[in-house]
Amino acid sequence: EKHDKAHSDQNNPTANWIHARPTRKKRCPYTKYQTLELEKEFLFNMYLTRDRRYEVARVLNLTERQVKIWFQNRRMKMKKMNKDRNKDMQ
Amino acid sequence: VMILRSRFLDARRKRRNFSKQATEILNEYFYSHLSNPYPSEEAKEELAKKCCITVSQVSNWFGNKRIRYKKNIGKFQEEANLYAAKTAVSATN
DNA sequence: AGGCGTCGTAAATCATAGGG
DNA sequence: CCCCTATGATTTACGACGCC
Repeated sequence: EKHDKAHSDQNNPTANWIHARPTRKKRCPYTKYQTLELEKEFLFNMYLTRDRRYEVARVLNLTERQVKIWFQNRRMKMKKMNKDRNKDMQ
Repeated sequence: VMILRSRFLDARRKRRNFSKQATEILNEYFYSHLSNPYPSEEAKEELAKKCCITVSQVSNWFGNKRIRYKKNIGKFQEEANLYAAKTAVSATN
């Protein structure tokens, strides 16, 4: 997010807000089974213990990092859903 | 109760395209900030209000616009010129 | 230092709206 | 109707930064 430093070349339309993180893992959609199991685990508790994370990753054939990030994203999703709901209902 | 609950759970996929005026406002902002098309939270709130959409929808719109513009600048050239001309005209008024 | 937290985003993908 | 593409929303994966 802290892209474009001093830059300049402001009149150049081909702007430089183009980050292209060189070595990023391509997004890989999870299977229905993986998502369902992750959701069940999230229902059980929104925050993982280290042991739980290891176990979930092993069973679903994901890395611990993927599971950690999935939970982080899931918490953000929940927060957004709550916000939208409160805003919509008066 | 369940009806109300389900209304919010699946209402999202029932999207509607934004109004012509809303798209106009968003494009005006995008092309007049082309060197850094990242509206602040405050700017997003103002755009949301003017467009009658949520802040999340404004964020989605800019996310989609930035990536799609970047992926094919040529395709948006005509649109870019149109809004550049429009802001130039309003600047002279 | 190191690990996990949130926040904002990129990029890919999904689902459908809408126009020929 | 039936495609087909444009468009809005959602899903993975990080970088930046925070706190303990």
